[in-house]
Amino acid sequence: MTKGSLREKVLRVREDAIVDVVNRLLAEKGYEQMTVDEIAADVGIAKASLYKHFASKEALAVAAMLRLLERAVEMARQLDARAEVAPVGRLRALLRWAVRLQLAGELPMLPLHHTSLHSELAGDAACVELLAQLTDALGAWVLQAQADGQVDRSLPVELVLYTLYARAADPVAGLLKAGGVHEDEQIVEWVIDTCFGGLGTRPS
Amino acid sequence: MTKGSLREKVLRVREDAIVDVVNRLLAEKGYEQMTVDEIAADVGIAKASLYKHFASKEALAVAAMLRLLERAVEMARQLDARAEVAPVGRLRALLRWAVRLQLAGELPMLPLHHTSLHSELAGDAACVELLAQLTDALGAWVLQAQADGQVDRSLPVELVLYTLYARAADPVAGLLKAGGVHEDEQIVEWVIDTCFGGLGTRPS
DNA sequence: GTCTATAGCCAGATAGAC
DNA sequence: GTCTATCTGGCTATAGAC
Repeated sequence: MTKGSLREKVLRVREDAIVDVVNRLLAEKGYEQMTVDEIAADVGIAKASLYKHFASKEALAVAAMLRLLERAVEMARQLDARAEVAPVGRLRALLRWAVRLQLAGELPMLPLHHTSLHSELAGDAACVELLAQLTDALGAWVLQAQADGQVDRSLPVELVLYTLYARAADPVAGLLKAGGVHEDEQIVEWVIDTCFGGLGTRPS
Repeated sequence: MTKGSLREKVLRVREDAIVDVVNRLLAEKGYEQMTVDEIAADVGIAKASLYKHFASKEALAVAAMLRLLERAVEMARQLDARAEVAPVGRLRALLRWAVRLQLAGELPMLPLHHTSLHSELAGDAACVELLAQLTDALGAWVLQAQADGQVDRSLPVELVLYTLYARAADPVAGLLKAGGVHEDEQIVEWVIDTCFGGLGTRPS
């Protein structure tokens, strides 16, 4: 980043603030219910100014997902450096990070079947690259965990990965939080434990 | 139903056809992506005619959920009559029914955080009543399964129920089906087994 | 790059004839 | 109750002055 002129730094900060708002709104109400007017109002700028930074509402959503992926890959990198943590422990740690994010209202969520949005994401090279990195890292952990006997060997790796991604956005966490009875950390541990251990009784 | 005149029967059949289409579209593309124009076109009637049967798009969605609940309660009733099936087996059977429905493209899905839709559902007495019945039946099974040592006693009943509802709509099933590699029945069993047994290795 | 004002479009809902 | 034609509101996106 040798182009760190003041002007560009201010731009980055502004765009970061925008993505912050998009991130929060995507977590709160989802893509369709989020309006560009609301984003602009929350950021505190005019709607037209938003479009000077991002070409479309879809581009805004992509930016939010991109930042999420960057952070997830960074988390995975840090966990890879900790040799004392077993592969299954790394999987649990990454899921824990994501569920905490969700409960904090900071996990952006997109509709799974929105075709034009899906194309936009698939067309973004950075997104595709980061997702590939994340999948590679997690896939390796799953294989090791299966070799260790910590994850069921009969399950295909893709099933395990899909399940982990799905549990990161598990509605169960939000429903329990909405109940207001339990502590956030208790909810997080339940989601993780039932993901890896299931609902059934296991030998303690 | 003493009012079974021919005229009313025709009406019921027509409305059933409408709900069929709504059901399929809700399963395919979700509430927001489903348009009233598309519903009318698929049913083969004019949009204005739809509004003679249902007051709004939200009312259409409620009708679809109502029918789903009716069928779920009926399934629960049938399972309750089968004394030879253990409580945990009943829970698994009901989940199996729902996941099969999802893979067949017949499980209507609504956005969890859509406030006006949520009010509409909560305001429908029949919906509330059926959901209460279903929750009572499933709650009793969970308690029995916990007493049997088949479901973890440390988990609150609400967590188990939320998890079961969430797994019925688990995106993992659809993602695996989209992969095209595995048979539907294999996917169903994986979803159920990982729901109750988790991803981890268990003593076979 | 920021704003105000507005274009353009789409989807939910309705009017009114038959 | 069904239709065609239309209204209406809200939302994405843009024009154009500063």
